[in-house]
Amino acid sequence: MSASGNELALRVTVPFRPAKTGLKSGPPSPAVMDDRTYAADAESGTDATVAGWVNEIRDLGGIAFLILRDASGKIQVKFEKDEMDENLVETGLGVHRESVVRVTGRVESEERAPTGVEVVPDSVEVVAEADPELPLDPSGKVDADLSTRLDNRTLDLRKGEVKAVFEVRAAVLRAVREQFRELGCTEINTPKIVATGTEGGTELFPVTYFGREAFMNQSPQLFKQLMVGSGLERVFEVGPIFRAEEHNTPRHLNEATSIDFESAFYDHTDAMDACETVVRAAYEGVAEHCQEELETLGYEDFSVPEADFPRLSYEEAIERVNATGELDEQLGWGDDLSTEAEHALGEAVGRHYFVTDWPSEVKPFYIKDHDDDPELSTGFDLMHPSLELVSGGQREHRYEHLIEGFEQQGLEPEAFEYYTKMFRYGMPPHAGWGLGAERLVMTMLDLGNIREAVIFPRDRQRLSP
RNA sequence: GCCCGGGUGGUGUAGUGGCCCAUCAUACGACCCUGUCACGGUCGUGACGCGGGUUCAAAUCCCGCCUCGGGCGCCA
Repeated sequence: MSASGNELALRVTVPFRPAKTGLKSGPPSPAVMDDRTYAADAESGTDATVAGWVNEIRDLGGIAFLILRDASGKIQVKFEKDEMDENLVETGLGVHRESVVRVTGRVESEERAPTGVEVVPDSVEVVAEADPELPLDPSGKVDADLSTRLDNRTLDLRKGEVKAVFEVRAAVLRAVREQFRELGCTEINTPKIVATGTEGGTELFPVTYFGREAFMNQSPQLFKQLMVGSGLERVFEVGPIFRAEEHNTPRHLNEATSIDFESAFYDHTDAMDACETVVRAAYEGVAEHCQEELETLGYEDFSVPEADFPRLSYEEAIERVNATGELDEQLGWGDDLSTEAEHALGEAVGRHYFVTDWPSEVKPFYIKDHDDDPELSTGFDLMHPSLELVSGGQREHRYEHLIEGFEQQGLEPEAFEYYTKMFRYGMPPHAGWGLGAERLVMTMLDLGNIREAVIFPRDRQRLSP
């Protein structure tokens, strides 16, 4: 569409799609519904136009109710058959569930109505008819498998308790952003199409970039580190990460959202402080802004985790796991914490906790070792009792040590020259971490499957919708 | 990637060799009902993932494929 004049002409000459049964008082309505009132805002004693989805029709014989649902809630429309226009009744009660309708009428106070008010319609217009056979039931009377729900996510999100998850997710991201701003961070966006991986090339999705080999980024790690040496010093990013691992679990995604933080002149303990602050801020934001959603989700006692998350060294963590006696075999120094070990430890600690001072050999090259013990790294993880949420640490900022680290892990420093080069021009000591947004939401709301925290999840099998 | 368990009307399920031309709920269609709020009532339509095999007989047992979920590994 080129000239705005043409668009305007089109708008006035193309009539609004007429309702199926044609009943409508007055001229065709404009496509833009300026005069619309949300269900929750309908005040008794006023004339209003409400528009939304037909949640349900309850026909009791002489009287019938159409429950209309929009983003704000539900409102009841009353049809008294003997006292109303026959066509009006036929249109209003002949519509299928989940059709989009627009109802204009008088809003009246009525004690017997679910919300205390109901609409007595003057006109009903079917804006978009829904097929009578729905692939799932948005009114929630019958359950649907997660797979069915994800195939029909639009309808799934008409359910209050599903919608609530994503309102909570949005509140988490909002709170996190605000907290980062409090911490003096600048929000950045790093490339998602990259030439090399973060730690190697095995678990990346390859893409073709104008005939060259490229990959979807696995983490903003190296790019955010470069920014601590820039004029920005302290940065954060909320963005997608892509992992080509063929894992098949309720806690992994092939496309996830990473909340990343990195700051110049921070050591790993400063980074853990920031991490705890941000995670708690997310809970606070949800507690503050999502009372209704939490109620919908059945949380009566949602609480912000207490401050001062315990910090267990790797060595202490192993000792505590072994002390639980839950594992068949005792863990030894250098062993990774298995899922079983994480669960045993989570149960023993009973709250969020950090695991610090990991053996250097299990952490990637960019994590700095302790100055007084090269066998120990400054890497840390933040654990929810049931799941790992965060991985972080102080970074190796010394050029020679960094190059050495590459070689020790069998990586070719040349492929990462864009990164290593900048360490020759004044890279301050720095630290940071990455937090899985979906895992945060999942653990916060105790969701059984991480896919429930993503609108359109990407997993081993699922590529659409 | 390895291991385990599933796939039955639109949706969610019962049914482990004959009792099944398949149960129940919900949805859908028809009818009844003037205050429902998971409205109620009567009647009706509608399904065994695909292919092969075993058997007198298969939703049920076996094989292959497709597909879904869970456990593990790895990680956020």
